[in-house]
Amino acid sequence: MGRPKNFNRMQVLEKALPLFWKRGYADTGLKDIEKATGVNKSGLYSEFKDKQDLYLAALRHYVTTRRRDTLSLEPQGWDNIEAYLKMRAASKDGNKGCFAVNSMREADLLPDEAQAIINENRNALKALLRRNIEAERTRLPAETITEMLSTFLSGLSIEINMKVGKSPPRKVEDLMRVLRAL
Amino acid sequence: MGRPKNFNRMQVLEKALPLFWKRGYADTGLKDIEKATGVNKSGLYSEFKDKQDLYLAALRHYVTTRRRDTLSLEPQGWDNIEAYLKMRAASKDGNKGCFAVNSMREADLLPDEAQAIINENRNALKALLRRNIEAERTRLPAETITEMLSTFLSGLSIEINMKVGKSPPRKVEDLMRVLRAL
DNA sequence: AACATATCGAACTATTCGGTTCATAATGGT
DNA sequence: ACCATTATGAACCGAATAGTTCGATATGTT
Repeated sequence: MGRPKNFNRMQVLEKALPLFWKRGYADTGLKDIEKATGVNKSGLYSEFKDKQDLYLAALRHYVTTRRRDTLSLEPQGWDNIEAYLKMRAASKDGNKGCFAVNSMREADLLPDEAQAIINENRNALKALLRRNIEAERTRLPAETITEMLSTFLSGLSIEINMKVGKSPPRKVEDLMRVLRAL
Repeated sequence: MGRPKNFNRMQVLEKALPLFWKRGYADTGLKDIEKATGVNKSGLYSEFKDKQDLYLAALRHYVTTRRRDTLSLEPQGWDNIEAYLKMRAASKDGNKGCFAVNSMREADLLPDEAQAIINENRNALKALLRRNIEAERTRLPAETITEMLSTFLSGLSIEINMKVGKSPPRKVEDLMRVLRAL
């Protein structure tokens, strides 16, 4: 029944993702994607409509595969949040920060669908954070704290791109002191 | 004594800045800069070494011209910070967020000098913020709060690029409630 | 063996890119 | 009038861009 394909969509996305992650949409060329994925341009075009389609697919793949297990652990509370933040602050692989946050920078040269994906993802994260916050005794409304924390996280993700400045883990420690004081 | 030049460096930077601000380094072409500044490519290259040099000059110009008067008003305190944040949250002109924060995204494809500029600027801002925080009675160290606030600001700047989500002014209000509770 | 599918590289188009050079015109002061 | 300085636009370069097509080849199933 014909020759079987030896790459699947997910493998390609998995390898193309770090490129877009590190260099953004505008500065990532098809040549780079070819090299990184090992798939010929012809093959890429057989799977994706064009570069934008590929980027969107990578973004979609990113938001659907990121694990946030730590935020679902019981008991809910600050410790979960701290663990999650520290995990985020330590760029495990070469990828720094959050791909979705990085994408915000290029939001207005990307299709609206990109913004929709980013927001959906952000809201899901906020919901998880909020549950953990609500489990704690706080003087301020969980909504307020969640909103602050979410924006802080965006800041953390973007600042990770810098070489200097206070280290992300230290920033997280500072933030946790703030949170526990609320 | 020869024909006088009818553009000066600062005017050019003033007009090129919004381009880099909105679309970033990689996605801004010399063609765009020509059109925006009204200065011929030849003229640009007589004033700047290359595109990167122009970008650096724009970044330098940005950080040296941004006014932060509100943070220096007496008496120092939360009100100053709130006024400053609200000013930042309301993108007065077409420019959204902070150019320096946007630049972080492209940090590793820019010369190290760019990072140096951004950091210097960031430290200056932190110092101003900190003075206002120290003027208040807080339970947490001013250093801790400053660090948190600074990262929050980065987040705010990057999230402004999004169309949806909670409006920046609302986010600022949430943050101020947090700050005043510290 | 016959057939169906997939892979790959190459070729191709048309455009744009950053960057350089130069000749010409414009505009001032002396 | 002469000269110095600047502005301008066009030509040009080599390289790279996104995107498309096609044919040769490989690899499976039946």
